[in-house]
Amino acid sequence: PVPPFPPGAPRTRKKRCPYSKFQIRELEREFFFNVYINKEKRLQLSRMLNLSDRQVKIWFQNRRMKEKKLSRDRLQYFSGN
Amino acid sequence: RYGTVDFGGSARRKNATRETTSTLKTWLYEHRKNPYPTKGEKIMLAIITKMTLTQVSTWFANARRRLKKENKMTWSPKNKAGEERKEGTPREEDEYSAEGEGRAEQKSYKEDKDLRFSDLEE
DNA sequence: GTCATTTATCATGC
DNA sequence: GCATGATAAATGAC
Repeated sequence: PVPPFPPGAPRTRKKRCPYSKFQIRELEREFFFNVYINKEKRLQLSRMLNLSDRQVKIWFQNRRMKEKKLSRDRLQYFSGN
Repeated sequence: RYGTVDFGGSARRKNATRETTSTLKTWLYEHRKNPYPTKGEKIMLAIITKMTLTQVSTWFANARRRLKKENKMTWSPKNKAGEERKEGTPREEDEYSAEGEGRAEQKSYKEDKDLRFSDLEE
């Protein structure tokens, strides 16, 4: 996560910055086609949205977890399980 | 307009009842040395408090962050079960300080007053 | 890869 | 007006 030169290895955790509507829309669009994104499209998408490859990769991971949670919530919405 | 983060289904959030917070706070206090409930423990707490597993996890995450932020609670980072700390950690007499044998008077959270099953939203 | 977790925001209740 | 629950980025274990 430390971009260029880590002098002493002060790995500063990247500050969380919410993505813009445009970025979200493009990411969601690609997510609709593939829940899993290729490396090519990932690079391509990251350049288009001014995000790092890692950010796009992590976004898809979190997005899949979100989808799973939505499914669970919908299931337990009725039966008391 | 600011696109609300994501209101697709969550919608209105409801505050937990005093019983719920009391139960969770008690568990958190009794396990202040390792305030990370296992999945099984979370399920148990979820059943007791009539919450979902996600809600219990969220509650603990928020509680830990909040207490840590206010220096109200300290625990060993990454303390798996079975690890006993014996090093001379500086005695910080915080309200929730996790001293090993420090027998603090158990301040029972007795906020039992209302007992209503208003968990079913809608 | 999943998944629990942390961190900062967001949104709502009161 | 803050306290509090829920969500969105980001990390790390495995």
